[in-house]
Parts: sequence; C-alpha cells; structure tokens
Amino acid sequence: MSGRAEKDALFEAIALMGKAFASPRRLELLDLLAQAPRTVDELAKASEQSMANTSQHLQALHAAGMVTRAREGTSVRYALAGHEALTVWLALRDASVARLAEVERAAREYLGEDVEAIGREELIERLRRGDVVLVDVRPDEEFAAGHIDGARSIPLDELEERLAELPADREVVAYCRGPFCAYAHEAVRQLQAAGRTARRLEEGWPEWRLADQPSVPAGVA
Amino acid sequence: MSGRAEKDALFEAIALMGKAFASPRRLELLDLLAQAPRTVDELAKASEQSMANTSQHLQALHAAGMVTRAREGTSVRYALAGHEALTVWLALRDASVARLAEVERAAREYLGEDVEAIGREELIERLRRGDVVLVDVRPDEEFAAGHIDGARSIPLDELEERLAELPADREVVAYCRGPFCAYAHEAVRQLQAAGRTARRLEEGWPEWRLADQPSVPAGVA
DNA sequence: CAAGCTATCAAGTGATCTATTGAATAGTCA
DNA sequence: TGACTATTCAATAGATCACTTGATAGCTTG
Repeated sequence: MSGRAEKDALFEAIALMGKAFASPRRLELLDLLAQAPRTVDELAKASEQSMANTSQHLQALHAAGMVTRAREGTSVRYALAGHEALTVWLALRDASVARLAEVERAAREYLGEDVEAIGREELIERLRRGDVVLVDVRPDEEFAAGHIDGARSIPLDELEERLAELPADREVVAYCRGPFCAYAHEAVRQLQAAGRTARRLEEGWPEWRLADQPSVPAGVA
Repeated sequence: MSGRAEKDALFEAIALMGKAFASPRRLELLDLLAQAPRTVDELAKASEQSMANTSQHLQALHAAGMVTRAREGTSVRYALAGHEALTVWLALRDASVARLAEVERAAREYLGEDVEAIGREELIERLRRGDVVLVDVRPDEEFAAGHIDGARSIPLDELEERLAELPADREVVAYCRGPFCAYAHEAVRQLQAAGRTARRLEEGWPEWRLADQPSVPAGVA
C-alpha cells in the first residue's frame, strides 16, 4: 500500500504551484501575461513595482511552471506556460468572484458604474450578420500579440480622436483584457457620450482564446 | 481613470483565495472533500494531522470561500463550496501534472506501476452495450455521497472476499477518487491476479461529476 | 573592447504563515 | 445538571516570504 511519505511528497509538489497564486503581485503579473508575453522591464512598469522584485516574482512563477522565459537579445521575455496556466488563473479568478463578496465589491469599485454587456453567442451571431463593429481597445502590443478575429484595434487613449473611423450607423462592441479590465467600460462610456450605440463584450481576449474561438493568429498556444 | 489602490485591493482579494492552495495540508483536505463532505474529526484522521491543525486549515479554506460548514449536532461538517471550488482544484492539479515534472514523478512514485486505463468516452459506450461491470472501490461513505450512475460499490479492502459478486465473463472497470488515487490501480492488480480482465477508469468521481455525466444522486451541486 | 542597457543575485529586515500546545466553548446524552 | 465529545481559540516559536538595496553578469552597439 502507498504510504504517507509519498502522498506528502505529492501534495507538497502541487503546493509548489499553488504558492504561485498566493501573492497579489504575482497574480497581477499573470493577468498581464494573459494578454501578451512581455519583458521583465515592461512587466515592472505595468505593475508599478521595482525591477528586482518583479524579477523575483517571475522566477517564482517560473519555478511553479506557470511561465516560460526566453532570452531576446538584451532582455528576457516571459510568457504564460501553455493553456494550463491560463486555465488555472481564469478558474481561480472566476471562483473568487463567485465565492468571495470582497472580490466582487473590489471589482465594482475598480470598474466604476456598469455598462451594458453582450455575450459571446450573441456577438458571434451579430458578427456573422455584419451587424456590429468589434473594437479592441487594448494597447497596440496586446492587439498585435493576438486578438479576436474580425476586430479592429483602437487603443482606448486614441478612441476619442479616431471616432470618425467607426461607422455611425452600426452598433459598436468594445472588448479588452477581461471582466476586470476597465478599458472596455470606459470605451463604452466615451462612445455613448459621443452619441453612439455601444456595448462591451462581457469577456476579454484570454477567455475568447481559451474557448478556442476564431482568433488571430489562428490556433491556441 | 481607475487607480492603483483599487487594482491592488482587487488582486489582494483574489490572492486571499489563492493562499488557500499554498499549503500541502490544505490541498489534501480539498482532495478529500472533493469526494464527500466530512466532519473535522474525519478529515483529521484521514489526513493524519492534529484536530487543531485541521480545524485551522479548514477555517482558512472557509475564509477563502472554498468550503462551506454546517453544524450537525455535536460536530461540524465541511463541504466543497459549489462547483467553482472543485473546478479550481482540478485545474490546479492538472496543470501541476502537466507543467511540473516533480509532480508527475511523485505521482508515479505514489501510484506504483501503471495499469491499463479506459477513457470516459469508451466507458460510456461499453456501459451502454452492457459490456462491462463498473466498480466503485472507494470507501462506502464516499460511494453513498455520490457515484457514477450504474456503478456498484465494492470498497477496495473487501474486494478480495467479494470477488464472486463480479461476473467472470465480463470486463471489470474500477474507479476511485481520481488520477492520484491508488485504489483503482490496486483493485486492477488484484483483479488481474485473480484471473479477471480489468482496467481502471482514467478519471475519478469528481471529474465525472464536474463533467456533468450521469450520476447518483442526479444533478451537480 | 568598453559603455550602456537589461536582468539577476545576495543579503538583510520586517512581516506573515505553520504547527503545537493547552485552555475554552457548544452541543449531547444520561 | 454534569460529564463527555467535538471543535475552536489563543499564544508561541520556528520557518518562510516579501521587498529593498547594492553589486554582478549577459548582450549589444559604437
């Protein structure tokens, strides 16, 4: 029969990955990496922490098997390790919203007033009919790293000046990093203030990709 | 625009749930609860740790929204909190097997020599044809708390003496708690030693239930 | 090959986490 | 009511973790 020592070793090994999710800083890094691979420097800036600290957390994530690293000339680019890493992160995030009132509250606090959303099924149907314009309001690099098939890129901070690019007679659907990302909310508010009909996609790029929906580049990592 | 403080609060709140997965003891408790709700006392015995320690970990899990508690006379029964908790735990477990060589190694070490397995699809087809006998080799209470529709219960430690209950002319499929559970492996070895044709189901009860397959009691929590 | 980045390492400190022990509480049963 | 059981609380020591600072190593460019 199998003994205690072996069982302990097994759970110990799994807990090594579990520890990766125990720090808010690391979760933020995971959230950023879910959009696109990035260098240490970019991640440090985006998460507003010191380079050394970022590097250490990334090494912890690497040891936990959650990210891959690749040297690129003078810098090092980190990326989420396979779909498993994304799966776990999204599962944890969704569970925390569902079960922890505090997360829900913090999310509402962060996102501001809710704007009307559209689900995946309906969007697909409307896209098929050519009925809506789909706009990716994330930064350029993230769009470049991957986006929903058929979306056009207008980063949030250019939205106001590029309003004319959007046909006035069609509804606009904006999406961004995911349900906790404020960009799409803000985009919809701006669009509505400009007299357009607009909604946000209730999910973001990582969820879309993980669901194996039509994407650019095609195919899932 | 949304600020750093709000974002920090959000990730902090999610990390509260993440911390639940950072300790091997807690993971073991989650793994046990994935089979059936249990009292503190039962959990302490099953995981071979002190009552006080078990209680504390359970409280940590409770604070993280991973388990529910219910008073039952003199004792307190804990259960996994909804399908979200199970989803996250299974996602983490699977990711750790996929990405951490050490987990895979520890699992092989614990399980002993691998025995031939059968997948979900094939089992369903064979069950439909009435071609196999499906045996649940977990302890009675776990079978009682929920099992695959059509399975019969023969706890592993009764298997040898109850061999006669199994028709000799049909293949036997054994399943237990999941891919890390040694019971089904051991059952298949015993059955083969007794001259039967036997395989193990490559998943366990929690995976089956989460996939919304025919179960008793019907319907998922 | 030297200068200038980017990333990592090493060490130190304060904070947090874990398991243990012994005491306290809630519920049951005679 | 009082004894008993199951669970939780409180206090503690040891271990681990997080973040900072200052030094080091790898790569590219002139």
